[in-house]
Order: sequence, then structure tokens, then C-alpha cells
Amino acid sequence: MQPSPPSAGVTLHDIAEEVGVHPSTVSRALDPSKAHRVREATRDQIQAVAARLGYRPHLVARGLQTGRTATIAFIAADLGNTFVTPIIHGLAGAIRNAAMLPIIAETEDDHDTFAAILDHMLSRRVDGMVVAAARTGDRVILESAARIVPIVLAGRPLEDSLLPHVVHDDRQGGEMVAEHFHRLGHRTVTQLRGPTDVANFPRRAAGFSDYCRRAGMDEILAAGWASHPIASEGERLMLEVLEGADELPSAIFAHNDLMALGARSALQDRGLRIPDDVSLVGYNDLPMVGRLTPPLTTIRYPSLEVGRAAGELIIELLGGAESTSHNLSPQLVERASTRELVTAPHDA
Amino acid sequence: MQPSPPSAGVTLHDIAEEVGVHPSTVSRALDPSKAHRVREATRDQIQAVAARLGYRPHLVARGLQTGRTATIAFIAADLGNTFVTPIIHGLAGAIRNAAMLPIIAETEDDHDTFAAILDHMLSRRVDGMVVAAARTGDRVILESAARIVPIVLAGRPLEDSLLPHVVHDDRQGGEMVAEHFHRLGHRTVTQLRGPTDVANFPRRAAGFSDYCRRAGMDEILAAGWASHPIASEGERLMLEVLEGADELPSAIFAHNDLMALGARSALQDRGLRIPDDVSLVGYNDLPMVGRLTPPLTTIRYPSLEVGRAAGELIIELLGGAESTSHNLSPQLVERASTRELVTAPHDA
DNA sequence: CAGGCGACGGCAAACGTTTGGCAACTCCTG
DNA sequence: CAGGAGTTGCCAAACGTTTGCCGTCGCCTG
Repeated sequence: MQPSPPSAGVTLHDIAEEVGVHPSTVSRALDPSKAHRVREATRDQIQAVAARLGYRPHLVARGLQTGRTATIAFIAADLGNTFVTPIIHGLAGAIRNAAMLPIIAETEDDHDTFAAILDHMLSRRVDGMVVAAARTGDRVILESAARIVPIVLAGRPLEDSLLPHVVHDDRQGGEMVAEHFHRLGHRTVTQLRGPTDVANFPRRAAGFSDYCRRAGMDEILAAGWASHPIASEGERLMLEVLEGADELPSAIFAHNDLMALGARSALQDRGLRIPDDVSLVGYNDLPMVGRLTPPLTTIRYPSLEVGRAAGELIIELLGGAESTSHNLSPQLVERASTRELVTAPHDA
Repeated sequence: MQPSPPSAGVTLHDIAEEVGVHPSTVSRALDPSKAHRVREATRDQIQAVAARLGYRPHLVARGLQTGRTATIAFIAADLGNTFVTPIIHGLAGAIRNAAMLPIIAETEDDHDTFAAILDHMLSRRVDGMVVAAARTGDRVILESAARIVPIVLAGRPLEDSLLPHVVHDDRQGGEMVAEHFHRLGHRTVTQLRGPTDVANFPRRAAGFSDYCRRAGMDEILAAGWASHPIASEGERLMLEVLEGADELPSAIFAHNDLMALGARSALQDRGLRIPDDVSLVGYNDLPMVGRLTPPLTTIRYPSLEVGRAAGELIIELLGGAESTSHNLSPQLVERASTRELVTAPHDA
């Protein structure tokens, strides 16, 4: 028995008419949580007719009536970044059970675009937002939007913000890298820092520097911060270090894997070998960095878990729960791009 | 001048009341295409009040009235696959101008899930769908849905389907690999085939086999097809070939990069070097495969362009255009995992 | 048999827009 | 000043639901 015609616009009214009851009765009969208000015989009949006619609830109309759209906005800076995808993946999985779907937009790390998107999402009456694109200057509009709809920060923290967030501990990550270097005997180190207005990077920087200071290591300060966390910027910063310092670091911390890749190119061009001449660490553990030669030591960024936790959190918030932020622990993935410092017998 | 309170529910009525006109007048004054129907003085006043009150159109209500939601569904098999992300990226960019946003769901390559999602998207009254998850068995429900709303197939073609699509020419891609092998002097070759119910793979297989036959090459047929296009399946198939054949192929075509990675592991375990002992080609040109050692020769799959073209196509369709499918050309990216066959002087 | 209660289902309002039709008003022309 | 055209804005219906309230009916209890 085919669900009859392609069922363009079968409404509650159509079913009601066919069965001979009022539309509201049909509405109740089809809603599991209200079905008990309808006699079983009537209910069965309604459900049968609904199935035969191929009834499909009009979620837009329902949304207008109930004020809920079963939609969560996901706002990313750049979908091209292979590290946001897993967040979407995790988010989608987490909210699926609640019959919610993510609706996606991209800010391109531009403040005005971000503001426009935020506004647009509010217009769409999304039930909540997961934001992975917040930059320092976005705090005010973000918090103002958060008074209207629950917002969770994911992946990218935001300094001085009270918004609930799901991030991992970038400061600790930076410390772990420094500690790793220290343990391997490196004493002269440096870091290639990501953009300063994306809160992850200052935190990584602070964790790294603090540990170095405490451990009495010698941190060569690179000139500035990258404008974007991409390979070419990693290469640029690496070159600056190679040209600027009178003493070369024996270990380098790039603030993410992409920048590490750029640094790698710069080092190779100079004939410096990894890890023989210099150790290199990235951040994020992108899909394939473990298959490079040498496999890249890095800090695993649990994007998938971040996305999932953000999804779960936003659903809790919608259920009226208190906001509880999550701080996931970083994890060092030790591979072959770092190794113990062997002091050259240059004083032979 | 702050947009006053957080502007929870400012409606057209509120503005109308404040200005002293009818809501319909406000509606027109705020709609650029209808603004000429209201006197300039009134219009200015309305717009001023709207701005002051922080009015935000209720897109759900509008959607109910107009029947359009400014939403395009994107249905993927697996968001974890790093090759669908660029499609989303391109799609989002292409429909942004039309003030449309993608709403996303995942089928996990399961037929029932796929059917449920399709239905759900229809319930949400999306304006169109871009489907990158179609498998052979999904044709009927897909075409039935396509009678209700425009649907474009992206990335994954569907055999015997008349639906408009944006794909690239997998058959030609397969041919190009075979031709590449032939040009390098390889005469005994094999392919590690992806799942048979995802139309890309049979096409790649056919293109490859046909060329081999025409060119008089010797194709060693591997036992079966992968159940999923992933690394472990590539490894499994590779092992089968290594164990099964009495003659080893000198060049191997893995149906995608992930499977190539698996094959690579299997070869390395056997002590076979790439490309010295055997040449290897993948498919897709995933972000980092060019940085592996050796860099992987592969066919570039233009995901971004596919996404963009799909977005543009669906917008044209919404504008009432005829459906015109796109067939993008594959491109061989020649790297160091393949090389000219040097006949060993084993008859010394 | 009165009174009460639970089960069932109808009614109508409401959610915030858009839009076709129409009325009123302004202004111009003859 | 009559008539007509054009401009401006009101009215009301419609989109498809959900839901609080109320009426009716049947049954049970005392």
C-alpha cells in the first residue's frame, strides 16, 4: 500500500475531515505525549488515515506555535579547517537523539560577518547556538545574544567570558609541551605563536612560557604572533627565528599542526633535520600527521569530544539545567619528531 | 543609542502600534521589494522605530506564510570523512548570497537512517537538498522526494538516476590512473576497489579495467570490494592480493587515499618499498597526502568545487531553471609514490 | 437517585508573518 | 468642480500547528 500520492500538503485538517473529528483531536492522537487523551479506537483510526495519506507534520508551523525549532546553530570561523569538522560531527551526533539538527554558518573570522550571522540565527529562532568562532572582540555581542538563547562556546574559549564553554585546557597543553622538551634535555627552546585574538593561543603561550621560566629553560622569543594559524605563517615565524637569534633553539613548539608543517618546510630548506638537529611539536593531532616522516609529536585536540560535549551541554541547558562548563584534558602524543637532546662534543 | 532591551519579542505589531499604522504597512516598509508602496516619510519613521526597538523578523512565521525556509539540507554519509567537509564549505559559500543556510544530517550509510532523514527534511520544509550520501538502494525514495523539492546529487553519483547531479568523472579518473601506469611502463597492475554500492567506485573500476584491456595490460583481479572505503579495508584487500597472486603487480590503484594508506601499511609490513618495488596511486588528494613520504600520487577530487556547483545549481533550480548536471574533470596529481618501472635484471 | 469524577473530544485563540483586495485621500486635468 | 489616476495604507484571511478551557457523556459511589 503506497502512501498514495507524493503527499504534497496533507494537513491535520485533511485527516480530521476524513476521520470526522476535529483537527485538535488529530494533533493529540499523533503526539505520543498526548495520545492518552484520545480513545484508542479513534487514535488507531487517525493513525491509519495519517499513514495512508502520507501525512508529514509541518515543522515550520509547529515551530511558530511552540516557539521551538529543533535547530542548533553551529558557527565556525572556517569550515575548511580540518579541525572543526569533527566538532560538527560530534555535535550532530549528540543532538540527534533530541531530534535536533545543526544549521551551519561561517564567519571567516570577520567581526561584522560574525555579528550578522548571530543576528540571522536569532531571526531563525534557533533553540541554541554552539560557537567555535569567537574572538576577543566578539564578547559583547555574544553575551547579548546569550540573553536570548542558550549559547555554548566550543573549542575556542573566550577570555573574561561567563558563557558556558566546552574547551580543552590550552594552558596545560602548553605546559605539557614545555615539560616534554625539558624531560628530553632541551634547554633552549622557542614557540611559534598563533593569532593573539584567538584565546587558545595566548593560553598555550602562557602555559609554555611559565613552565620554561619555572624550569629555568631558555626561551627565545620570536618576534610576533601569526596573523592566521596556517602553514605559511608558521614558515614565516620559523624563518624569523632562524635569522634573528644568535643561538638556535633545539626544540620548537608550533601552536598548531599546520604551522608546524610550515616550520618543517623552513627547517628543511635550511638543511636542518628533524628530529636530529631540532625537535618539533605541533598541536591538534590532525588526521594524517602521524603518518608523516617523521611522524609529528603533537597535542591531541579532542574535537569530536568537544563537539559531543557541547551538544550534550546545550541540550541540558534547554532542559533548564545550570550551565556547567567542561574542560577536557590535553594529551601529548609522542612521536618521532622530538627526541632526546644529544649534546654535540663540540669542545672535543 | 543601544537597541534598547535585549529585544526578545518585538513584532510587526509593536512597531505598527508605536508608529500608528497597520502591521501590514510595517511589513511592506521593511521589505525592499515592496517599500515603494509606502510613503517615504512613513517608511523612514517605521525603519527608525524598527531599529530603535531592535526588531528582528521572525523567520519561522515568515516561512509558514511564504512556504520558503531559506534552508538547504545537506545529507552526507559520514561527516568524519575529511572529503565531505569541503563540499559543505563550498555549498555554504554558494548559497550564502541567497541568504540561505545549510542544515546538516548524517546517514551513516544506512538505508533506514537515510529514509528517515529524507522524511524529516521534508517535514522541515527545506527549500532544496544536496545529497552526498546516495547509495544504489536509495534511488526510489530519493526520486520520490525529488517530486516534492529540488534535489541535487553531489559528489556521489547514482546509477540510472535522472536527478540533477554535480559529480566528477570517476570513469575518466580510473582511466587516467591506468594510463599513468601504462606510460610508466607497468604491465601487471591491480586495483583495490571501494564499496560496490557507492557509484563512484564501480565507475573508477570500469574506467581502469577498460583502459587496461585496451592497452593490453595485465590486471590482477583482487577478490572483492571493500565494505567501506577506509584504511583497514585497503589493508585487507592489499594483503589478499599479496597472498593470492602468483605474480605480484608492479602498480596498485587504491580507490581512495584512505585505502591507499592501508595498502601502504600492508606493503611496508612485507618489506616492499614505494615506489621502488611497487607504485601506488590513491584518489581524492586529501589535505596532507602530498606531505607523506613518499608523497602520494593521486587523483584530485574537487570537493570544494562540487559543493559550490551544487549550491549554485540548486539555487538555479529554485529560480525555475532547467536541471543541468555538471561533470567536473578529474586531474592526476603526479607525486613520488609512482615511478617508471625498471625491469630487474633477474636473468643476469 | 443525586452527585461527582474521569474520559473524550470540540472550540477557538494564538504564534508572526505576507498579500490580494479595497477604500480613502491627494493631486491633476479639463 | 467633476472625474480620473495614482498613491497610500487598512482589513482580513491565510499558512498549519498546539493547547487551555469547557461541555458532554457514561459510569461509579453513597
